[in-house]
Amino acid sequence: MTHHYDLLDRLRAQGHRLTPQRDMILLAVHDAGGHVSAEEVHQQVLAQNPQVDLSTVYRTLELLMEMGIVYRSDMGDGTSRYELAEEEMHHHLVCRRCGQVIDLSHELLEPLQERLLADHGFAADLTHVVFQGLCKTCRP
Amino acid sequence: MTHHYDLLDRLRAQGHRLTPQRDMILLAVHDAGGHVSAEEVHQQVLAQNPQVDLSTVYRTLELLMEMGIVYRSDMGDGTSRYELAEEEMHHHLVCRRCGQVIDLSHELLEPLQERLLADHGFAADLTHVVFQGLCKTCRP
DNA sequence: TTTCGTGCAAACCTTTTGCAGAGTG
DNA sequence: CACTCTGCAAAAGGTTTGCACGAAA
Repeated sequence: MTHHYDLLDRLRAQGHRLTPQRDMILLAVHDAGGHVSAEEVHQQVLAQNPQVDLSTVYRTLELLMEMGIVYRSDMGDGTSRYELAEEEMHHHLVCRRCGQVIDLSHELLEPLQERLLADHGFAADLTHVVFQGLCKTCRP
Repeated sequence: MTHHYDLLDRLRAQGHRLTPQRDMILLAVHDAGGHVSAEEVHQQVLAQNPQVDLSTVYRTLELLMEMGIVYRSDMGDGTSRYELAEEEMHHHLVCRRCGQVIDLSHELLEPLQERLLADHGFAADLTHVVFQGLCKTCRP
């Protein structure tokens, strides 16, 4: 697993400044280990420095997205979720009733990806796919 | 194709009142044929009756969702889209470069749907799936 | 007549933006 | 020192809610 220091180096390498806020925000996303909201990242950061503003979190997450360091996925609950791009590619099943999020290995989508390519010549971006539905316990 | 009158009957059958607003809103969703925003429904309704409020549109769409008459899907652009639940399933491949839209048969998604159910007990709503990617001609 | 539904206005929630001052390179 | 980044406050969407009036059954 990559340390977040290495990622911070990529910031500097691309001419961006390395600030304590960016350090804390990236570390928070790193430690969270998947699908965190901007608000959750903010709470995590506030524990260290109560001055950091939510807008800084948003601006930093956007920068990290542009650099390909984090992904954003929409879970359909009105808030965006962020996670490190370097983590193993996986997808999400979101229960529309209880909101539970189930991680899905990429392996299950590979046959589909191949058929889209074979049948339609279409290279689908199956990076972080989200499927809505009903989980085992919420299903009638 | 079901007429929206039949759907209005279901409203009454479940003890809800049949108002002109609900009639117009359901008809607007019916005629739109998929992927309409609340705002678009509202505009459509305003053409007939300029008094109808956006909140009425939201409240009605929520009611129709609870009754299973419409689906809501989050297209990731910050607005929810609504469509009649009864419409035929049609999936789309959208090229992120040229914008071309390729129709996708549901058949291709069925194996995936079955595996999600078998492996995770998850009943995915694969009603109107949209995959982003690169089409044959835009692919390097 | 009794309830439910509507219009209006305001609140809410997440995300974005303008700006002046602080901090990085 | 020059320029970026930050905190603050306010704005900007989309969506929800409280309330009193109006309409459906």
